[in-house]
Amino acid sequence: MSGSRRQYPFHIIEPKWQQTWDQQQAFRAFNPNEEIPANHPFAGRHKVSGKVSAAQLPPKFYILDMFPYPSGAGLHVGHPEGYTATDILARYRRACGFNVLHPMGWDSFGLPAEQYAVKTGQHPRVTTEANIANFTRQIKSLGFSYDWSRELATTDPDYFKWTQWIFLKLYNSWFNPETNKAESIDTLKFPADCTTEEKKRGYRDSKRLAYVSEAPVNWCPELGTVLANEEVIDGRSEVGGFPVIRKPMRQWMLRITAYAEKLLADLDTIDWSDSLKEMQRNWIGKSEGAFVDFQVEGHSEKIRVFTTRPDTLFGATYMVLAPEHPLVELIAPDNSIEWANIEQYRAAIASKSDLDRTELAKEKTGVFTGAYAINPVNGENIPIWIADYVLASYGTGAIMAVPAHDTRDFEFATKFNLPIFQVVQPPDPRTDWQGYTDDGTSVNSTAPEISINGLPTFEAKKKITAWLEAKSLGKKTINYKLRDWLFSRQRYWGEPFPIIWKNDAAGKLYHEALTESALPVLPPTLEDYKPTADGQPPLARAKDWLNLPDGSVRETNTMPQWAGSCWYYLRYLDAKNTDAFVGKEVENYWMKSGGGKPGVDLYVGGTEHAVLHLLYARFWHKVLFDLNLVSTAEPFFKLVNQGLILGSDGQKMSKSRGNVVNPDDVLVEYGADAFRLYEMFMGPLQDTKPWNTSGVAGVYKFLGRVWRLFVDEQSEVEFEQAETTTESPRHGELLNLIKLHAAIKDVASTPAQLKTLHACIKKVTEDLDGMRFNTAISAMMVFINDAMTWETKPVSVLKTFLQLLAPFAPHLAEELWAKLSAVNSQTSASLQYSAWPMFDPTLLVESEIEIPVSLNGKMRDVIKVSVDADNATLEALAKSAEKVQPFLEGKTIKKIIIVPKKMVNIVVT
RNA sequence: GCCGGUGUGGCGAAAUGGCAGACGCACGGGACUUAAAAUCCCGGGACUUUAAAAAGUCGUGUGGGUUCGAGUCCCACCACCGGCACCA
Repeated sequence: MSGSRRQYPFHIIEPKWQQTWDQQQAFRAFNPNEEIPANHPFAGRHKVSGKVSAAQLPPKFYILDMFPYPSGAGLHVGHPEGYTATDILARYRRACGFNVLHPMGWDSFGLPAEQYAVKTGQHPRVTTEANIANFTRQIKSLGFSYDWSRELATTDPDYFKWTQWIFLKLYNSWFNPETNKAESIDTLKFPADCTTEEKKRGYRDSKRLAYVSEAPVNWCPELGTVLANEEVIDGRSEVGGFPVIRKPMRQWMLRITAYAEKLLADLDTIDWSDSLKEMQRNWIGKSEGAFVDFQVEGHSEKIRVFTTRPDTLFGATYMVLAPEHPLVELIAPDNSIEWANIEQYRAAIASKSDLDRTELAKEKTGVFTGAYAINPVNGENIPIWIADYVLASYGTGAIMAVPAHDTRDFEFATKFNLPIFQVVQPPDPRTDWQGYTDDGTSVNSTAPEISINGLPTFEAKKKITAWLEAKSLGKKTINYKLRDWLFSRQRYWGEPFPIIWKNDAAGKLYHEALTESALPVLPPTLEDYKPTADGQPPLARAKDWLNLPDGSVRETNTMPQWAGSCWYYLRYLDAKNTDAFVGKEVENYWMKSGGGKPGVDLYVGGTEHAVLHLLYARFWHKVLFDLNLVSTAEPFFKLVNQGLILGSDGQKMSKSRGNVVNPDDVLVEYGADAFRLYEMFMGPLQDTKPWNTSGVAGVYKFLGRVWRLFVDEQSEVEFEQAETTTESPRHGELLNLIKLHAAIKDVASTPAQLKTLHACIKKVTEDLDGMRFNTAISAMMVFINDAMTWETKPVSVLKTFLQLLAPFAPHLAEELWAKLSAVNSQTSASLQYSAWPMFDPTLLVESEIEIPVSLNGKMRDVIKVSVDADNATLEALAKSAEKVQPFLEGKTIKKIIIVPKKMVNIVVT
């Protein structure tokens, strides 16, 4: 404390109620057919007890926080921002009569614990458990109403057993394009040429949703592991910012691309912010266009390109292949000067990291291959180049270059003196056609067999695509930026794959899944957590674990951190289930029942997961949905991103800036209720906003005013004296010394008091529905400012006010509620399960209102009128208003606009 | 470069197209106090006129527009934040 007196004894009140809630298990959410104790407040509120079916339970409401990675640094003021918002809503929904599911857990696999293990040899589990204990203490001290009986950690074998189980489902499924969904691999029909077991295996393995690939991957030497595309930002690792290079490696992939269309289309069915949906749309990156095949001059080979502008085919003056394109070797003339150039260029590209490539992106580079292709529309020979501005991984890895109407091709053609030929006329003739990339009208696009001259771009595309299809030269197609998900990591602290490797009769290596009964596959105990000397993942060090008696060898990669977070929201539903990842009836109740929204009703977390976690989780959910393992197509119906909290200097909080605020320090000085209130009072949840400690003092003072409204000052002084002479374990009892304020009486309330109260109920209720926490709090401040002036304070009014306050400042509200109960028997025993108050609109109606009068839109005076005054009365009063008169002199009234109950505007010349 | 978002007092922020700045912080004044802290009450957009009461002018990033009336709607621009970035 900074020497000043406490506003109220939160240091005793808060632990007292946290303990009480804990003992009562007050926030247990009950599953269908789960035993509900008759003495639980939920049973009292809903008149149910014992084992109750889903139909007899109240409607569900699932409010979810993104579970944290329990870092060694502990909680940060950014974490509780979202947690406070969801807790307020959970408490509010509980009061509204919902069966609220509000769980918390730990995304506990992760790099820091492993790096610490590499350095010190301490098992990551030890570090992880200590961090979880600290996070738990911090989160519990904030009084959140989580159902802790559902707590889970992704590192717990009882949990990751099912993560591995879901991986097996992916492994044992394929995406059937005919049914447009994932199915068991057993339904896969083999083509006629799959005659041997080996061929069948190869075909099956090429169709699985989890498959092995040898493609070049993002290798981060510093982290000693590969990374998914999404984890690489500007050629550096998202975690740590280390350089990433391309390296061919054998890796596990998940076929998320099969779901590209569903992931895109179903965004329209969920209630997420536009910006977030847009980020996902951009990431999926759908584009419609066509494949076109170009014959290579003097070869049997064809080059297939993808283009979104088939209408510009007549303007293709050269072609570009990605440097890694497999056709390069085949088409380049042997022993030519060109081949030397190609090899040199390829070597230069390969030695560059992705970072270098992006940094050097300004200047176009490339070399001529010496080969030519034939433009299928007009039979012209065009040179084939290679250049790194064409990406091997997008489309077909080859393009037709139309320099007149593509910015990149234009730059390249300008640099290398390649011809630039106009085929699109911009709508405005003054616009320069060179480098014009928008729609227009086709020109110079005529050949004996086909002409699109004069057609607008849209029509031209349609006509030429139809022609290409008819001639088997091309095909309408859709391309996505989305790539398959690189799913393996060369780490210790992650879920091991339930996969083993064997040799077939010919000595060829193949993989096989373990059976469900082999789960969970536990990671082995290690002395050293580093990768092996020959670059194998750390798991390869455990020889006993690695080699199985039958000669097969375990997979040594582990799953990425995203695996555990892909389905944790489902495990919460049925966290203790040992027979299934989630029980069917339970899943159906929480995800799909009754009047609720499909899926999680509200999911709150940071924007940093906009593409990674949220895309991956949606993908897994859709696979589980196709396999009839869950009952909704989408996991998260409504999603809200909380804004970033900055330091008081307006900068991002960071250790190096020294502007980090530790919630523990704030709690010691102001208490959890004030902390929660401030987090919400700062501004709209979604906004980025700076922390300001004197703002905490402001809401703390408000809670002090609430306290002083209720309690007798003299008795509080006695309490404080007793506190100094009593052992701290008995401090809870001392609270009984504090008496209610003498002005609080069990009497009827005045109309004015009721109006103040009901205005507050209305505002708080509507604001909670709209998640406008800051204005809800200001409404309660308005109530208190008014109530402070009342000579007599009716119990019933104060009681209702406490119900409004309870979601925001639950400890203080409980304590005062308990005190009120002593004088008013109607106050029910449990504030947390009391019914949310309804407001009565008739109480809010004013008999006389003030209406502004303006002249030519400028406010001049205010008139007092009866609420039902007719227009004639309003007009007369407005014209005769004192401050309006001077402005009317010498003017003619042209028009009078009257908006009943709102305003009067007089228009004069 | 492209996409999305945000610009309102000294600060955090409020305002279904209808009295801009609710509520809070900080600040100033008063009451209580020997004094301070705490608390309670009052006042604060800027400018001009006025001894004062009061009145007027201007004011929501900039410039236009729609409207009786614009912080709010439309067009153009500027600044900042977030995302994507050679995606054919």
